[in-house]
Amino acid sequence: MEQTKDYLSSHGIRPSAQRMAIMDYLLKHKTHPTVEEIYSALLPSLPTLSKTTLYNTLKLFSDKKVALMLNIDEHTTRFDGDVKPHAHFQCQVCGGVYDIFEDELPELTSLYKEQIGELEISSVEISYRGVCAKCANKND
Amino acid sequence: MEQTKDYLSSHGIRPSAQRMAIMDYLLKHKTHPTVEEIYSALLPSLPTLSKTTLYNTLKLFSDKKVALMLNIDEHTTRFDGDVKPHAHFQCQVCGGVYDIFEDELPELTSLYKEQIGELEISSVEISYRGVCAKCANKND
DNA sequence: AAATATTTTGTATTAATTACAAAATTGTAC
DNA sequence: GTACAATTTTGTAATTAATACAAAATATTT
Repeated sequence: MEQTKDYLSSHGIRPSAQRMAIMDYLLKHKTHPTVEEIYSALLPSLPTLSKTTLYNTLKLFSDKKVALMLNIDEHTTRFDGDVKPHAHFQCQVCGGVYDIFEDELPELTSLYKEQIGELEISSVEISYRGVCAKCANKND
Repeated sequence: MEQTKDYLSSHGIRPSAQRMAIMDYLLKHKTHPTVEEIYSALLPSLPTLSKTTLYNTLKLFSDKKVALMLNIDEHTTRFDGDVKPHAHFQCQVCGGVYDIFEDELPELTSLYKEQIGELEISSVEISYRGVCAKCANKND
């Protein structure tokens, strides 16, 4: 938790109790949670937490590059405390979102260019969709 | 318009007047339009068109692979009648969405794999975000 | 033409997100 | 340490994209 404080500070984010709890949650739960999921999980320990704070904080984290906003789920935004370059996969049956790292996808890094033609690139989101192994094996 | 009819039929979509008009619009406007934009554009020629029909039809087109649902815009879903493999870029200043084709991105094709590990891939969406040349030059 | 299936439509609802201003907290100046 | 200022948090209300649903319209089959 102390390291979370430093992590936020070093990225220009003043470490309030709420912000530390939210960052901590993202760092410990790499499940690409929704706002609802984060809110429910934190409510027991932060009973006054408001959704507005959560939305504001996640936006701040995204701006300051300590979290990724994922648009892979068509119903809602998901968040990821892991900001290293990687791709995501969502199972269209169970809805689960999984990481795909470079060792499975060697071409990935080269896609994180700073410029393409005349366009200045600030971020890249790579989203795969399909059916996960667990769900595929259910119809056997 | 006759070719649009055949295009839909050959993809297992019964070509109603509404469906042809919507498909036609997507094929002629490669601007990655929102539901609102398609609706406003078609209303003069299809005055009874309902939003529900539009949503249903675009979902059908996506399922039948004659259109792409794009999640690049955090506010709303956008649609693309061009189903050839390509990536997209959204300018965070003006909101415009642009195509990025393979000649600018040689590694792209290899990302369209059918399988990664145990995951069956059915689609890939690659979204770049940043600032377009036009918007970047405004602050000069 | 009657019966059936499909498509379209309009209304009502849901649910994610944002706007906004008051309250609380934190930091700074004296 | 108290007063003042800035920041953060909170709750409520509003917005808006998207969906549910059943009736109406259209197309297809018998």
